[in-house]
Amino acid sequence: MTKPLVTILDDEPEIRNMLSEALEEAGYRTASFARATEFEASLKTSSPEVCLVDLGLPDKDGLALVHRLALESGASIIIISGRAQVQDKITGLELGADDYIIKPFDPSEVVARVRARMRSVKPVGRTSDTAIFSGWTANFETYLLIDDEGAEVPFSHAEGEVLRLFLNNPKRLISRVQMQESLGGAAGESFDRAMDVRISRLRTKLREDPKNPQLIKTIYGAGYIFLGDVVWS
Amino acid sequence: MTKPLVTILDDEPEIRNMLSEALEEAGYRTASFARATEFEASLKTSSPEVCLVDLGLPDKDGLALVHRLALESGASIIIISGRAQVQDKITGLELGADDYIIKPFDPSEVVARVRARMRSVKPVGRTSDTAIFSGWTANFETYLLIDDEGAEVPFSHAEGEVLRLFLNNPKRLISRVQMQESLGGAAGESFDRAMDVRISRLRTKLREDPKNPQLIKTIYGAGYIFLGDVVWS
DNA sequence: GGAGGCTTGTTACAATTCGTTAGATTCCAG
DNA sequence: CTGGAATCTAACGAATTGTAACAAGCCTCC
Repeated sequence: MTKPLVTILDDEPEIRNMLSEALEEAGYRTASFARATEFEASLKTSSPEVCLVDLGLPDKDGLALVHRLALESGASIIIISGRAQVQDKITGLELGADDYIIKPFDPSEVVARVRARMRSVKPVGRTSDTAIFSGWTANFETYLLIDDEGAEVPFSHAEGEVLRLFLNNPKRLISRVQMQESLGGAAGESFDRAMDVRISRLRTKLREDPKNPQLIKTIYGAGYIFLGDVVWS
Repeated sequence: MTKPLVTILDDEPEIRNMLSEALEEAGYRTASFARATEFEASLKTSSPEVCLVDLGLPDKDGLALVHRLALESGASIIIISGRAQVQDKITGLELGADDYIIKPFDPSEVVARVRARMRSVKPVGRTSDTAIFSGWTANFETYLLIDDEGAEVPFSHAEGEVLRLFLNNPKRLISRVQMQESLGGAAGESFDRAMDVRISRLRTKLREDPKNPQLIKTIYGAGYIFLGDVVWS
């Protein structure tokens, strides 16, 4: 089995070294980047399980990067930051980070937290733009679904969020709670029917038979499960 | 929709109050416990999304509890502890906790970290997906029963639970109590007729002759037994 | 500005699931 | 056989989910 990959994004060389050393010691593959642009380029070709991201980057807003990563990739995100204010932590976590570690840190704690993320991590997850599944090709750049005969069906941003969540977590039960939290929204509000409607609309576009959906199954009282073999490319 | 449930296990009343208040404000349901035994009892009847566990408990070893929780429940576990040593954190995370927060803490950070846990999709126990028995193929991914002529009969989640229990324990007596326990319901209530109904519905789908069931036999006064040679694949 | 189109949340009601109830049926001891 | 307990299942209803229809917000193009 190939070792799981952890990417490190930090502009300080010592920190990159310290982290990659500790993580490789612990049995992970690592890839380090000093700049956000290089890091983002790497996501086109590799899909890390966990990303360690320093917020104080020279060339880009770290929080925006975190947000995009959280929505589009299946990777777990751990923020590493010198800012220890509660509000900073909350903002980071709210934007989709899975954990927030304050500098200075002990490398072994980072390893332990990375390992904790690995346990619940989504196995696939790419930041790439197209996914192929069950006779469909979804393109998240053009927001088009293309069937096996080449017919194009456009989908909206909201539908895309749901679709991407499914495509990043195929054949897994996704509870409504997780879905709402992942797609940004407070818990337990009357908002909840919006979720159903999004799914209903997505089902229509995927030409699901309402009585007998093949791709998006409802598990009464539990959530949804996306069947279909997904290949990102 | 039912709000997601967060349980709080801490022996200090002020902390319980502070946390439950903040979490309910954020739209979650909470249940608080001062003792591990009460907490464990509650798990029989409810399944929280996230558990906040204080390690310094009077009546039980917190770390052992965390470990058991991590293995046996599907909940995410966040340790709350006064011990700030790196080694303590590592031990806690290694035993299966998903996060580790040090006292004193800001309630809103706890809320943010709870929300982060809600988002992550926990992998389910990867039991296999299809079983073949007595002319039927049960597919737990698609929730379909397929007979030897290829005809499809969908089954529901509740029916699937019963069916899976039978298929995992063929040719073995399963008492009513065992069945309820493993299907999560509280035992011994007058509610137990639900079990019968589930089985009745399952029998209908398996086209059992009510007078003379071949697959699901009732043992009067004892329970049920599933006959049939099961092959999982 | 405003008309028209698109997106998306909200509402209302329909459909489905599944526990509960209640009577019918079956089982077995006496 | 008979009575009482255990089990079966039709039918009802509460909770959950599906979706059509409406409305609000935001574009773009005149």
